[in-house]
Amino acid sequence: MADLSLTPTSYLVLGLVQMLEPCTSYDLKRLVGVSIGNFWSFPHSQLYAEPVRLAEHGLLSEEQEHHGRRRRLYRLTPQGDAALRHWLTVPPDGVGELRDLGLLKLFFGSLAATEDVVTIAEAKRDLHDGHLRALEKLHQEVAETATPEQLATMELGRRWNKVAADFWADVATNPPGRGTTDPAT
Amino acid sequence: MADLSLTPTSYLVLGLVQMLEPCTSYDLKRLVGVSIGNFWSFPHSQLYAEPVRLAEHGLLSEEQEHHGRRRRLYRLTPQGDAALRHWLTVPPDGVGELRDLGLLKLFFGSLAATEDVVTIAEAKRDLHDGHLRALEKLHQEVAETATPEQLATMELGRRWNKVAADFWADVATNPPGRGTTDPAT
DNA sequence: GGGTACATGTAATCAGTTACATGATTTA
DNA sequence: TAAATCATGTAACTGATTACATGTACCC
Repeated sequence: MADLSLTPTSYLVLGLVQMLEPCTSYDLKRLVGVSIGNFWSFPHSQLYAEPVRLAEHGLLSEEQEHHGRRRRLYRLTPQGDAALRHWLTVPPDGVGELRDLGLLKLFFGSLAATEDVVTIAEAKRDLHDGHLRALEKLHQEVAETATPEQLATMELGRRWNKVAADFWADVATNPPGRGTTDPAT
Repeated sequence: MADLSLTPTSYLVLGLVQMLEPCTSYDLKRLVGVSIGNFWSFPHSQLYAEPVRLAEHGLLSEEQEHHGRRRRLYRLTPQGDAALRHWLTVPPDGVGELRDLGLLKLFFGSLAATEDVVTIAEAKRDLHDGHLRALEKLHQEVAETATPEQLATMELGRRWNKVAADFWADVATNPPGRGTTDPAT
């Protein structure tokens, strides 16, 4: 166990390799696209760079073609497997942040015109709605092949996008602080 | 308008300065702590570094003490104000990602022992519960002083933490794929 | 008057992104 | 065989984090 600091990305790669091994970076990319990418995305270049790092530290084994595309084939080493399994036993110590640009804009919304706030809210509502549908479609497609844990993560994604879509719909029809909350009084 | 690429952090700083001006980096830090920090956090060093960058490009004005702590006092320039207001009119083009470590671990949960999944779920449930309470307390404290838009962002934070807490509670009592879903059949 | 907590900043490092570049395969 | 698309990689840059370092005020 070398003293290499593993980032979340590292474990993500270790986990994906475990699911697919032996596999290439492109295999990882495809799997990310239909699974983790829905709640944790990053450019493909990292899926090429990170395995190299992990292999240098003995957590993955690397086998490179000598001809043609010279692509690299990865497998978990026993050390990599151990690191992954150990990581899975440690409870996380914080809650993930929303880091949502729309939310940031809403926070400063008192500076903006009402129509701009409404436009933003409508855009966000539609985006979350779209994601919601995409997730539901995906859920059906992989219901047979995915693990129950993977289906569970999709379920949280579903609930979150539902909550967000509803929230932004609220904001769009009833912008905060614009005095249209109760026309009666 | 110089051709400087502004990151979300840049706008965040511009917005905060707008709320507090004139202000020091430490003022920003305190405000972040009780507001945006709840859904978009970063180390204090950025709140010292970013205003310097913005001042170099003419979006903030900087006034440094010559004695004592030599601290810097920032204000929005007309350009900074314009940049902020323009940004607020552009709808965001994506949904923020969850990027939650717990969710990542759950995704790979089929590799872990049931008890580890349960431990993680319980930890997450408690963390989100704690956040939920903290947000509710904060909401009461600032209900009079915050803008309606700011209160709205807290409301989304509330709903999200509620959904997440419920989800993880589900997982804890009923780990996916462990066959305890319906004891009857 | 020494310790502890608050306040302010900078230097060094690095993960992650952007951009570039080219190889292979299909299709028209 | 040209064009488009899929696949594979690397180089360069930089925002963000980590770590360090010190100044000021308050408290016992």
